[in-house]
Amino acid sequence: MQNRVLLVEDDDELRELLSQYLSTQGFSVREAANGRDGLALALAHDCDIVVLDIMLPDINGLDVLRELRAETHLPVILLTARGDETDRIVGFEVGADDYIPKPCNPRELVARLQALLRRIAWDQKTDVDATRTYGDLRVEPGQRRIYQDDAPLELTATEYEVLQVLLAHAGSVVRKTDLMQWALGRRLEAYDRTLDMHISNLRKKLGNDDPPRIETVRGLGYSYRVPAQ
Amino acid sequence: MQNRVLLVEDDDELRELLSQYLSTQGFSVREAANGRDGLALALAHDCDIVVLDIMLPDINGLDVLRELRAETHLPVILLTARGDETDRIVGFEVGADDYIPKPCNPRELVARLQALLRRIAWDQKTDVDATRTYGDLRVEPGQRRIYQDDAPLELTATEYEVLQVLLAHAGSVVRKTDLMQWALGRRLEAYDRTLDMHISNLRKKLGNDDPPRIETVRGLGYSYRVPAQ
DNA sequence: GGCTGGTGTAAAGGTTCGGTAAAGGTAAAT
DNA sequence: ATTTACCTTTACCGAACCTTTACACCAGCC
Repeated sequence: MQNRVLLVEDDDELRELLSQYLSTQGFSVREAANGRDGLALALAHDCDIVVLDIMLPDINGLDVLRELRAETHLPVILLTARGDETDRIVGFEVGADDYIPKPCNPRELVARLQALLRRIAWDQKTDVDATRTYGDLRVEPGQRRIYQDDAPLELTATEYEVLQVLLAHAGSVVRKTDLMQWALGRRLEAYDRTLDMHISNLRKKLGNDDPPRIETVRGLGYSYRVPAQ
Repeated sequence: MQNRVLLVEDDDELRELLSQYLSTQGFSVREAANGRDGLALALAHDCDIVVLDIMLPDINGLDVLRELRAETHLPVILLTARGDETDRIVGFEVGADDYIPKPCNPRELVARLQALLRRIAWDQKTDVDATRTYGDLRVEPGQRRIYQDDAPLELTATEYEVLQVLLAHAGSVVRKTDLMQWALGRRLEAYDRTLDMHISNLRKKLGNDDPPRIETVRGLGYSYRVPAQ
């Protein structure tokens, strides 16, 4: 089943060129030479994705996009003469999915079209987050919970992050500075004991085993001991 | 609550610069200076979106992406110094969602990040027309009504949307920002308590059980508790 | 031994976040 | 114009929880 592209471009020559190339790449192409026709076709649900030039004879491409977005989330790639970068920021703000400066390489256009269509296909399949298991611990990213022997651990947001990072690197040492950056999202400053406290609380909640699940590597960081299977 | 970006970039100066800018733009940033750490963090589902440099000291960025794609459909934006066109085609083929050549304008990076996250939010907004049942609740999309034990709940339009979205993701956490986008159709701004109010009203109408049907996941969002089977 | 620097942790402190009552605003219905 | 229903904003409060402080401990070193 081939995807249907709506090409809204007033330059006949360029439109022809792109249309032909897209056809050879397995797309079915609809064409419009002005904003009014393009908008009508897009709203008619007659295509899967829109390639929209900004400079059009009648309605500005950005206005076409605005009207389109009032109705639908149809994917749109903007096309424009190279230049103003605020122009492209505006394009994204109005609801464009991508933005290609002219003169555009047809191969790149196809690559971006496919990337966008692929993204939509992935999203609509509702990616189920992979649950990962480490001995008696099970991480459920969807629920943002970690289970120990099927009983959920009552972790705070930060504790979840810390344990999660340690588990992701299970068996190897995670340096304090990295753990801080990855789990807390900030730099480790001198005399900051925050991380130590979270580790302490985590150990308590995990049950203070001996040897401890979270090993201290003095002067370096921490490491989650992989339990023997 | 805010979106978490994983920034994989070996150039300390650039990474710092981007990290700071992204923070001011409301993202929470995780950093990795090499491919190995980046891959581990990405696989640990520790972020919502990845910004990945291609040139890395240990593993090539494209290989990181390949390994990542074997596991997940996490959105990835590639970053590279090379302007080579075939290079960027390969990037898309391997599974990148977007591609920004260096030197990159931070504002454009943010615009593209937001465009991609918005696309995902749109796509994942499950709008099923089928009747769905969750324990004693039954969603009738045709009537835009939800029944509790065959008695219709007296919900307002917005309350219906909110509960419908929570039910569609029953058992897993729906972030406030997504819930806002999916149910209210707009972005969650700072100090906006609208959503909290709708949740509060919904809990009242559902009967203030203990444990509550709509669980609060502090700092993140809400989750409809799956009825025990 | 005494010293030093890193770590464990209880307790106190302070901040952020979420619940909710009530007031305000808006748009449709009467 | 008035009422009604509803969405949103404001304001206050309490709880959750991150961070700091303080002190104890331990390891290694002289």
